[in-house]
Amino acid sequence: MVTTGNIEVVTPKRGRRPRSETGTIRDHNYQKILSAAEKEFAQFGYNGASIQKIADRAGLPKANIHYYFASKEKLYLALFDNIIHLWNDHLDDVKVEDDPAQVLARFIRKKVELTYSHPLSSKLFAMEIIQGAPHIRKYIRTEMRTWVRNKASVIEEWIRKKRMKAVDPVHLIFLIWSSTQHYADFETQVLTIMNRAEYERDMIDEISGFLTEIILTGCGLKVPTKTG
Amino acid sequence: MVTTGNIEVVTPKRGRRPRSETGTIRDHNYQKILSAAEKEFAQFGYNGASIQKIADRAGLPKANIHYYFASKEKLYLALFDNIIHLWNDHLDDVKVEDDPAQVLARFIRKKVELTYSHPLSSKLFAMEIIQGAPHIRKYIRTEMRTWVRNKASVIEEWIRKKRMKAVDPVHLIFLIWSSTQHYADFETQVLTIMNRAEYERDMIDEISGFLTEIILTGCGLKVPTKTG
DNA sequence: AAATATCCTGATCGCACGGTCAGCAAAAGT
DNA sequence: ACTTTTGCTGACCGTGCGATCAGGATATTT
Repeated sequence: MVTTGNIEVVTPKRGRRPRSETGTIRDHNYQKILSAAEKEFAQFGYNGASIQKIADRAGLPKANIHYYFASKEKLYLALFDNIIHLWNDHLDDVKVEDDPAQVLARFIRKKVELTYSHPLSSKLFAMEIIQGAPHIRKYIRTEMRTWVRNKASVIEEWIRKKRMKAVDPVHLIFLIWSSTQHYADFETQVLTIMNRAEYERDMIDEISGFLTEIILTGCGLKVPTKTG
Repeated sequence: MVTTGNIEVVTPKRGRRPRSETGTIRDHNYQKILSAAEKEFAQFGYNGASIQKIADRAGLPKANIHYYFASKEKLYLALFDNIIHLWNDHLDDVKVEDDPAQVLARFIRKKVELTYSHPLSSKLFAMEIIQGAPHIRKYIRTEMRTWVRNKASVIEEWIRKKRMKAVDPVHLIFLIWSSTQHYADFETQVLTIMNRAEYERDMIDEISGFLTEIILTGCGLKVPTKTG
C-alpha cells in the first residue's frame, strides 16, 4: 500500500450525524466524490479535470469537495490509494512450488477481469504513467519494483528447473501488463475497430483465452484446462 | 491520411522573405512550434498543455503561436496528421504470398523501433485514445478499421493455408500494438523498474527479440534468423 | 521611394480555474 | 434548553487560460 495517507475516512466521534438511515452521509458523499473524480480524471487527465465538474457529477457544491479533500492533488492521490490496493490484491501468494502454467493463466485472467470491472482505474493509472508518473514515482521505485523482482525471481526459478522456456521474466511481466491493460486503456480504439458498443462477457473470455494461448505457448507451456 | 486539413504550409507568393539563409523562417518556426507542442501535449495532455508554455519552449511570443495556428485545437490536430502519417508508412505492402514469420517479425521490430525513435508521438496518441479519442474518432472508424481488416484477412488466409496456428487475427494485431507501444507509453514505469535512465540500443534489440520470440512461438511460427 | 503584402507581438479581454472563508445548519453533548 | 462540534455552502479572490487585435516591423513589388 502506497503511503499517500489521505484516504482514511475519519468518522468523527461527536458532531453532526447522518440524515439518511442507510449509512453515514459522510461515507456516502466521500464515495460519490471519489467516483465522480475517477471519471473526470480518467477522461480529462489531472490538469484537464476541474473541481467544478467533479462537483457537478457528484451533485454537490464545489466548496463541499474542498471540505472533504483539502486540494485537487489530495483528491487525485486518494484515487491512487484505491487503485494500488486493487492492484496489489492478487498474485501475492505465488510460490516456486506452484505450476507456472496455472499461475500465468490465472494472472492473465485476473488482469483481463480487472480491465472489465475497473476500466477507469486502469486509464487513470495509464495517464499518470504516460505523463511521467509525477505523483506516484516513489511507489513505482519502491513497492512496484520490489513486486516485479519477487515475481521475476520465481519465474527464474521455474526456468532453472526447466519448468518453462527461458524467457526474460521482467519482460514477460511487462507483456502481460501491456496486453491486458490495452483492452481497458484503449477501449475506444478496440471497440471502434471491432464495431462494438461495449465489452460483454463473451468478449472478455475471448480476450482472456487468446492472450493465455499465445503467451503460455510462447513460454513453452501448455494451457491448463482449468485455471483455478 | 486523416483529413483534418491543417498542416499545409502555404508559402506565400509575395511578401516578407526569410532572414535566414537556410530555409524559410516560416517553416523553421512552424517546426519549432510543432516540436514544442508535441512535448507539452504529451506531458500534460490536451487540457493541461498551455499555449504560453508551448511558446516558451519554442522561444516565441505567445501571440506568434496563434499567428501560425488559429487555435489550440488546430495545433493539436496538426500533430496527429504527422503521427498518422508516421503510423501508416509501414506494413502497407503485405501480401498473402509473404512469409508470416518474416512479416510479423518485421512488424514487431518496426513498432519497437518507432517506440525508440518517436516516443512522444506514441504517448500523444495513447492519451488521445484513453480520453475517448474525441479528436480522431473518425480516423479510427474509417482508415484504421480498414487497415486492421485488411491485415486480418491476410492473416486469416495464412491460417487457412496452415501456414500458422489458428489465432484471432484482430487480437493478434492488438497484442503487437499493445506490447510494443507499452515501452513508449509506459517508458517511465519500465525504466524505473529496470533501474535505467533511458533506453539504449541493446535494450531495444532485447525487447524486439523477446516479443518476437514469444509472439511468433505463440502463433506456431519459427523465429526467422534474419528479419529482412 | 512609395505601395503592398506578409510577419510579428504587446496589451488586453472575458472566462474558468483552484482555493478560501465567514457564517449558517444540524446533530450531539451536557 | 443551550452549548459545542461538525457539516456545509454562497460569495469571493488571485491567477492563468485561450483568444483577439491594433499596429508596428520587414520584405517584395512596382
